[in-house]
Amino acid sequence: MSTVSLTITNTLTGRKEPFETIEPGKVKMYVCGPTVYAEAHIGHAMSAMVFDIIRRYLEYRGYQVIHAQNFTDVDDKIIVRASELGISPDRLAEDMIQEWMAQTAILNVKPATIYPRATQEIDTIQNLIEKLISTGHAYHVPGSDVFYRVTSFEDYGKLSHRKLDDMLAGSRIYVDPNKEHPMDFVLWKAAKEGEPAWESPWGPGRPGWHIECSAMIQRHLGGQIDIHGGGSDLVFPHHENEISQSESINCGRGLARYWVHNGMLQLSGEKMSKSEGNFVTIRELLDMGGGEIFRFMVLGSHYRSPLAFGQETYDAARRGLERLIGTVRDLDRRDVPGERPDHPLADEVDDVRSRFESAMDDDFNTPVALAALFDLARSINRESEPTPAVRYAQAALQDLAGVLGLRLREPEPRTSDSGPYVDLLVQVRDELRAARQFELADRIRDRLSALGVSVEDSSEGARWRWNA
RNA sequence: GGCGCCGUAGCCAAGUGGUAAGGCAGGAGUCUGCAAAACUCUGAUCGGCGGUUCGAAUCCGCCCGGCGCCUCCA
Repeated sequence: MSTVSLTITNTLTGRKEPFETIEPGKVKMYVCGPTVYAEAHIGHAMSAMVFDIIRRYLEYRGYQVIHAQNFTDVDDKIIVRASELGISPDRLAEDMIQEWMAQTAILNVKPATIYPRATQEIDTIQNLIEKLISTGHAYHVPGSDVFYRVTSFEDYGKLSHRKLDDMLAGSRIYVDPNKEHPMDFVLWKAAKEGEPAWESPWGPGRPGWHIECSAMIQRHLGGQIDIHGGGSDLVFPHHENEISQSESINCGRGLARYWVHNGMLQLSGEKMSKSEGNFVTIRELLDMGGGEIFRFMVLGSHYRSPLAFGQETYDAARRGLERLIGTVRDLDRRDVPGERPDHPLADEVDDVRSRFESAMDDDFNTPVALAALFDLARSINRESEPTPAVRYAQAALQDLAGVLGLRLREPEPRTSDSGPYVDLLVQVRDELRAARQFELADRIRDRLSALGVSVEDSSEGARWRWNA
C-alpha cells in the first residue's frame, strides 16, 4: 500500500481528518442521487461531478472504489408530476433515469458500481421498519403512517450539529397531529386511492424518503461504509434521519465514517433548485457544448464552497480550458517516449505531479491541483519544438487532467461532415498566402471565423479548429 | 428566532500565524504579411473597528454585508 496522507473534511466532526478505510485498499462510497420527477439541472450535475472527481482520485491513489448512487423513484412529486403528464409514475421515473444515465455519461461521470432504486428495496425497507418498531424507535399510527421516534435516539442532531429543542423554535408551519413529536418523520406512508402502493403490515403504502438510503446501504454495501456523500442541502434532515434509522438498530456503529457534502450551485445569488424554478438544465448546458467547461468551473473552486454559475464565469472557464486543450492539441500518444527523458521538463513533471497530489490529498483541493497543471502547461508552451521531452510532459498533463475527469479534447464540430470542406478552404488559403494574396486570404479567414472556425497560421501551414 | 458557512486584485479563486498560488479580463512587448495562438513583463496587504502576538488574510471580540439549513431539494 502506498503511504497516502489523504485528508477529508468530515461533516460529522466538522474537521479535516486523515482518511482511513474500513478495509485496506477498498472504499465503499454511497452518494445520494436525484429524485427523478423532472429534468435534472446542473446543480445535480455538479454534485455528480464532485463525487466523480473524488472517486477518480481515490482510484488514482490505488483504492478499489465501490460507488453506489441511488435513484429515488417513488415519491409525492413523482406522483403529482406523472399525473400532470398523464403517464404512470413508473414511466416518468424510468424516463428520467434513462436521461440521467445518458447525460452523466456525456459529462464524463464514471458510471457508479451500482444504481439502487427505492422501488427495488421494498423488502429491505419493510424489514428495517419492522425492526425499528419492535425496538421502540418507530410507531405506527393506525389509519395513518409509520413514524420514526426522534426522541428515541439520543444522538439525533449529531450530524447537523443541532439540538432537538433548538429546532422547534422557528420551525414548521404545519405539524401532522399524528406525530408524537414534531420532528418525527415518516418511514412508511399510507397510500391514497390510485397511488402506487406495496402491501405491508401497516397497510398499503410506500416508503418515506429517508429509509430507502438506510436500506440500500445495508443491503448493497453491508453495514458501515467509508464515505457517504451528497449535497449540503441533504445534511438536514435527510442524512441526519438516515443516521438515526440505521444507527438506532445497529448498536451504535457509525453508518458512515466520512460524511462529505458539496456546496450548492447558485444562480444569480441564490441556490439553484427545482422547486424555486431558478435553474439551468443539464440539457441546456450540453446544448451549449458546455459539459467539460462546466467541469472546469466545478474544479475551479473547492467542492465544499458554493459555486456561482453565470455567463462571465462560464466564459472565463471556457478560455482557461481552451488553454489547457491547446497545450496538448497536437499530442499523439504514439510519440510519447516510454522512458522518462533526462530533461528539465521531466523534472518539472515530477514537481507538478507532486504538487497535484499534495493538493488533492488535502481534502481534494482541485483549484490548487489545477494551478499546478497550468504551470506545467506554461512550461510546455515555452518549448518551441515537439521534442520527446515535450511529448512526455504533454502526456503527463493529459493524464493528470484525466484524474480530474477532463478529457482535454477539441470541441466536437456541430456539423460533423463539413470538416473536409474546411480543410480544402484552409489549404487554398495557404496557397494564397504563399502567393502573398493576403487580402483574399484574410477574407477567407474572416468568413470562416464567422462560421465558428478559428484559423491559426504557422510556419508549418495553417491549422483550424471549431470554436467552443 | 436557532445552527452553520462566507466576504482575498475588474471578475473567479487558493492560502488558517512569518511579509499574498492559479485562471479570466486589461496594459506593454516578442513572434506574425496582418491576425490568432504561444511566450515575456505588468496589478491586491486580504469587508470595517478593536484585541492577542516579535509577527495575522490566517487567532479572539464587536460591527457591516452575503449565503445555506431549520419544509421537498444534489
